[in-house]
Amino acid sequence: MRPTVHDIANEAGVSLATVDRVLNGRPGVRRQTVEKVEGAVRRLGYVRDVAAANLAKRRVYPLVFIVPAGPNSFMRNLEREIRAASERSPVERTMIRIETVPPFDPQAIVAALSRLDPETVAGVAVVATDTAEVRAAAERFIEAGVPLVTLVSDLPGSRRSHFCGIDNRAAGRTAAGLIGRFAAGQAGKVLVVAGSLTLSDHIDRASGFADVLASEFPDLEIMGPVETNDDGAMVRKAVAGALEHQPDIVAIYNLGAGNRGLIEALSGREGHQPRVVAHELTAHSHQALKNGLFDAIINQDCGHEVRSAIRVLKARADGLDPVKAQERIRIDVFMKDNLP
Amino acid sequence: MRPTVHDIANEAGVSLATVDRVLNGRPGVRRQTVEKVEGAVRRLGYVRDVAAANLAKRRVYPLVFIVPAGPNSFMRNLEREIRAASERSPVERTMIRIETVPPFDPQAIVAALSRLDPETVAGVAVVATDTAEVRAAAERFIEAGVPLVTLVSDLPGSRRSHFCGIDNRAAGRTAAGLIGRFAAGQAGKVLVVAGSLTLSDHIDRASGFADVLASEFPDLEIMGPVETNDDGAMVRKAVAGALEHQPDIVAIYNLGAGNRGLIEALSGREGHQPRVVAHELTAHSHQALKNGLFDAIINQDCGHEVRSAIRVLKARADGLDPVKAQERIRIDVFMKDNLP
DNA sequence: CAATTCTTGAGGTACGTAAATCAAAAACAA
DNA sequence: TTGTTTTTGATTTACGTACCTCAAGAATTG
Repeated sequence: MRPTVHDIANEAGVSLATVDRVLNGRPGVRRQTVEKVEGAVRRLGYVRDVAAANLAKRRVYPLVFIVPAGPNSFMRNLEREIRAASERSPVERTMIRIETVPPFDPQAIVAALSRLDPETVAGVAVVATDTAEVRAAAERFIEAGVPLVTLVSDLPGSRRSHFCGIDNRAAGRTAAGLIGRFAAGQAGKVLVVAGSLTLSDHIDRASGFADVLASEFPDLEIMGPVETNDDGAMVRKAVAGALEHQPDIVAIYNLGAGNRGLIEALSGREGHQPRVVAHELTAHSHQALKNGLFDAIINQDCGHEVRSAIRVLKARADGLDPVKAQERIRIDVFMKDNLP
Repeated sequence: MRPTVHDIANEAGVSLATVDRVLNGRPGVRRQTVEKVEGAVRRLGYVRDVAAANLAKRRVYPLVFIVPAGPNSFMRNLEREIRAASERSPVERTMIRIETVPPFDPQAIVAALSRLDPETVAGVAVVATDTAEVRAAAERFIEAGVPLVTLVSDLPGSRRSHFCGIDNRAAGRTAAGLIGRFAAGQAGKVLVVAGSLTLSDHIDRASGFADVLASEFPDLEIMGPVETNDDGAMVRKAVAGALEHQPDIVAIYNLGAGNRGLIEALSGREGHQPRVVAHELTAHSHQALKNGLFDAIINQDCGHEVRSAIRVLKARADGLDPVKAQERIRIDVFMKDNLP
């Protein structure tokens, strides 16, 4: 049987009330006594029964998710997953609020964070734009002891509790490994299309991609990355223009959103098509994989990311460490052959 | 606030004791009254607070994992993950027992299952060999209301609660997609090496692979599958022999274990190497990826599988449905570029 | 009708923890 | 020393559920 607070009281030779004071950081206990209790905790290997504690505390976890608005399919899917997760709220004792903010606007994220009172929030998850102001706004929560996780896109310089997303350098490297092997000895250019280089996920993908291409596939040369703000129309224009003027483009890597534009630019064409690797499995990219326009899609399961964020925030709010291995989000590779 | 048993009693106009009798299926309640209570439950959307219930019941979940013994790295890793999970037992109220059985021996699985008393077990996870006897032995638990999940390899015909593993047809199809694209227009043979065709995972991989190769890459012809019982020495012999006598082997797909033998067979060779796709990231396959002997590894994260099995078994033991999307195990594709 | 069985209610205790009160004891200062 | 403050103990209630007992009421049987 695992030890209880009563066992701790016995072992330490103090009363239950004192154990409670120590365990919950309440004042009025001599340093000496604190150490007696902590010793007993260590000796018996006591771990607080979180379920019982939550029951007694009538604990709920008010969580806030900050996600970009706009037509981006991936983000809308993310929002859907957050709503789905919040439907399990009664069971999980969470109370989830979603704040949508204009995309690509660091100020909007800062404003949203500023509106939140760290006192009334148990945890924050934010799809971050990587700027100094955003990092500072995030830091305020961390200072106040409120766990904050980044979702999908990280804040590399900050002390956020956790990053709930894929390893984007590895994703970029994977894309390069695939394109390099698919191109199989051909020489030529690879067009790289990005959303915004203020997003750490896009930066990481681009740099991982460039690394592997340079070191392993020297016959392939990178064009770009072209910045499109994840806007379909801009993607279409950039790709169509490049394909027209550069006949030696053998492959395209779209590491941002706006796959719709990419599909449009490709679908009207005649002759040999470039190999295409893109990100995020949505209705459009699914279709493009199926009809052979895309060769592979690198995907992150945003349902997993959302659930992971919730688990991490809850654990951190209880002062526990999350199970690290469990919270690593995997990079999915989809081809026409293994579509779900 | 979510409703409690007290609210149900009020709403239904009965006493707490009666609500308790209905909710826990105790006898001595008129059908009419049962319906009143069930109506109230539905109207108020009552969900039992599992944490509080477990506290009151002093519930623990005695779980049994049945895994094959032997030198197979993947299985040893699986066992390690089960042990790691059982270290969190005090928090999760689980009590995990591991039964190792001789590999490729359906009788041994049947015997292990027979030794278990459904009365004293809250759930069973088994790495199954797909035979009628094993299915029958599993059925005994399902009949007794004890949840049983299959781990890594499924029992397709059975009524197991859940399969904690990857979609192996999709894995086989992915392998074919990769090999087909890597071979890029070459014609020739693809050697397929399997462990045992009594394992449903191997069957599924082989058939998924064959499907895609036939439909999308007609220039590639399958040799095999060769059955090796996941024995490294046999794999080595089979591969070395094939490579010697069939000069037009352009690729190898090892869908079973025994990568060590495959590496041995490949590493001494001169000249152009075949493209290689194998399964499971272990120390050996990691190394082989790194030095270019393997092109890609399809992996399943057995830590995820174990944790998923535990979640599903616990949920089912409480009469709850697991979160489906959460329990889908993903197919990882590793190349030299995105090794963890 | 009474005797019997079935059904329901009322109330209590327990699980492990949180949080509070009040009194007693100990430590400290003047 | 006395008075004051700090520290500790003892005890209680609560969280939501499970499970138990005992008694009373309702329905059924002969």
